[in-house]
Amino acid sequence: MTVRTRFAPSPTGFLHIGGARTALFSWAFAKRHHGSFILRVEDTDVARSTPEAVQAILDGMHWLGLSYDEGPFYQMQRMPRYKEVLQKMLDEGTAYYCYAGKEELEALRESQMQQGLKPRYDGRWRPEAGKLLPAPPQDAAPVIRFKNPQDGEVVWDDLVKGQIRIANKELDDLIIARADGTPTYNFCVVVDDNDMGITQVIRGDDHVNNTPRQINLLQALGATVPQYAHLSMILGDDGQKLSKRHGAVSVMQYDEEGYLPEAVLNYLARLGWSHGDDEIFSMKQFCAWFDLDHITPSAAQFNTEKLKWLNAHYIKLASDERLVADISKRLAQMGVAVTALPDLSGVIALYKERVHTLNELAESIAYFYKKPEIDAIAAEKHFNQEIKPAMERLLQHLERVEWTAEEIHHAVSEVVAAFALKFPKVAMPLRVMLTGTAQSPSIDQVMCLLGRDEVLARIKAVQL
RNA sequence: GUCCCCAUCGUCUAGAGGCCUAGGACACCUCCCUUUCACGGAGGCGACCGGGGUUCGAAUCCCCGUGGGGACGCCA
Repeated sequence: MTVRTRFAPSPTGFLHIGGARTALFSWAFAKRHHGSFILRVEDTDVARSTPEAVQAILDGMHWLGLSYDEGPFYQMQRMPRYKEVLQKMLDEGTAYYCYAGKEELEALRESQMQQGLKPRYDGRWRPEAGKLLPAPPQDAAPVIRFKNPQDGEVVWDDLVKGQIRIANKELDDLIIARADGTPTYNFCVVVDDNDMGITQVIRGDDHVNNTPRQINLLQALGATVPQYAHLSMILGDDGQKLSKRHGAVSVMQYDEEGYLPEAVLNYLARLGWSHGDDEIFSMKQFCAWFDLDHITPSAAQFNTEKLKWLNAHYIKLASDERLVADISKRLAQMGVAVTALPDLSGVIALYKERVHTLNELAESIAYFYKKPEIDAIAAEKHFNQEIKPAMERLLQHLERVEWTAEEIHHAVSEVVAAFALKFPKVAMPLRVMLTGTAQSPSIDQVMCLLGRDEVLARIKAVQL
């Protein structure tokens, strides 16, 4: 059977890291088995769903390169189909009208909680052979409930967690259509998964409790039950649960912060899944290797340090053209205008092996296009009267030396030798004058890229 | 409260009864490279939640604790 997986977000916010991993795993599983990956937008909560959120999710998936073979399908556009199935269930007696109002149910829940019971619908409107139902109230619009089996248990072999069994006694007759007639989540999922021929449902851990209800629903419809794989959640860097008010960020924020999508993807792939000792791999390799057997059932804590390490790796691998395009944008956002010279490509090549994020890269090369502010501490440490003669001599050399890193290096060396100094004694103040800080790549290469005029100007601008 | 799930270095993980004196990666520490800072290279520190079983043998299987998480909506 052809594998068909789906990612089914509800558009009530951005695509966060947990959702992205769920999507990634579903996507990779489909790829691995040459199947189809379907995107379905679960927007039946009209009050909370927004078109902006739909767009944010689409943007996030696009940035990560998680393309879908079918969809996006929108549940709100499938109403006629849901109504049809609802009617069928009513006709077949697997669903029934319930007139219990919200306040009535609220009171029921409360009393059950007080008795230490699990709050459940007590089946007061559930039709049963020989049972006398109350007369339906005139003015109240009923909800539709699913007639859940009362005995036995639901068992499934979760592809991640192993066999899970839940007694039907623990379940109640869930509402599948609201008083206004709109269907609810569990019902829509079941109809859609069935209609779309989903073979493996790969989703978050928080749906484990919905699974037995969905299996019962599926069976009531005479549908095939798919396989389920429940992924554990991702915790924040601090080990705390990610939530809107704590730590949850859009995947697009990683873009803003200077992470490459392949780094985020590689990191996410390795979070909760493993392939022996492999740490760094492409999506192509991932898709060839991915399986559900090597997913950890326990929750994983996010580790930004490791993401940075991967990001540094992928920055080193990135082509200069790609980095030039990206870094130009970031510099522009910082208000730094990139000029033809110094050559941005050369500057990036000099720095790309030293940084962990693209923002760090942009920030560390800004001084090539904008006079740096001299770091006071560095200046105090390296600027002094005794190097003045050496600097003056160096200036003379630099006026006429052939402008290559090698020749510049010779010039500095000559001055160092002439004044019987150690190399850093000259190189350090030079570095501070030119870059503003005491850390930079090889100073002769920096000078070479900066250009003779700018180098001379920056040295002359400093009062020792 | 009830039900469900989870448990190996600080973190991500390898581990399917003997290959485990528990392996790799990030981080951290030391050294090397060096023109500063990085990068890179070589080392080091560091874990099987506790208790009972089963077995010749358990990180691996079972039970009980403990701890963590999730779910109990006319949300998804």
